[in-house]
Amino acid sequence: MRIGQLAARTGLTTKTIRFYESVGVLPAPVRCPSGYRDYDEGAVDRLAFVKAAQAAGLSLAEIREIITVRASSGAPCQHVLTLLDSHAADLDRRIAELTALRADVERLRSRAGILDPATCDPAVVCQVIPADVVARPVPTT
Amino acid sequence: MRIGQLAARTGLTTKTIRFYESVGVLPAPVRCPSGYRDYDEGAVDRLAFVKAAQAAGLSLAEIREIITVRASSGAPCQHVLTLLDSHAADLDRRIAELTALRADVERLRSRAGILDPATCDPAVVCQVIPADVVARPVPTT
DNA sequence: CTTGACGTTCCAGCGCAGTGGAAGCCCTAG
DNA sequence: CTAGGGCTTCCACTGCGCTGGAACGTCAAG
Repeated sequence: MRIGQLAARTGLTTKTIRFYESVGVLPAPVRCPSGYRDYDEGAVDRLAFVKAAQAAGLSLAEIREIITVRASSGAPCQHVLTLLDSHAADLDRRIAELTALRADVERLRSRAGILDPATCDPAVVCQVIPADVVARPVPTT
Repeated sequence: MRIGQLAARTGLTTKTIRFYESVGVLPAPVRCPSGYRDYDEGAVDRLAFVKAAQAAGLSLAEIREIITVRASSGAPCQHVLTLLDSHAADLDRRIAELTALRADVERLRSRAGILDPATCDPAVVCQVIPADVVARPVPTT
């Protein structure tokens, strides 16, 4: 199967497929005499895995890691579990950050109702955002 | 005051201060005969505003916007409120995405306990991450 | 024979908020 | 006089996951 068909079957673009090969999450296929890439069914499975792993929040680098482990030392289950755990912890942290930020924004929003535009000093740009906002580290967006 | 002292007083680096000037969130100060930047107290207030606005989740582009509005048409309160509202909505969306993702990861994690490593087929790389994971759009990290 | 759809390579850029480094000036103390 | 610390400019690079385009090769249909 050529790259266009693989793209059609997986819902990816040919660009993305070549990119995946370049970053090592899709093995380089054999080539036709013309130089065209010639994929087998395994490529479809592989790309399905990549998509699933992405949907689980893994980066391409982590996915490549998993694939490498699989290729060199068998089932990467333990490695994958560790990754999932650290991602869960990551998500918890980010959810907490964003929730706190959400509360801050809400506080500013509701405080804004009390403010008198006349008291707004150009030097501070806008009193809706007071300089004494807690110096919360800018969250890992 | 020279840039180093401004940096010391605001907790930023001189690099960052010059960068802020280049993206338009800090006005270019007058220069000493030597060519050195010479800041007044207003710069401290301005940087405090930038930090506060960042802590509220605004991007430098949005902060520049606010500053421009302030300079050209007076108090930007309404604009700022609109921004805060859209950010709050944004945060809600992202929190929901991450929470859903967190649940997915948890589901994979707990399902993994039931799996028998022996049934793990190299073609699918790792059965802990099944291809039928909901094709959730990769969240706006 | 030509057209058009496909394929190939490589290089560049997006957005975001800086950071790093090189090459050179300014100023003061020793 | 020289060393140093601070300042100037400019350009490149980081991470991440692609995406766009140029310039070219390949193949089947008309």
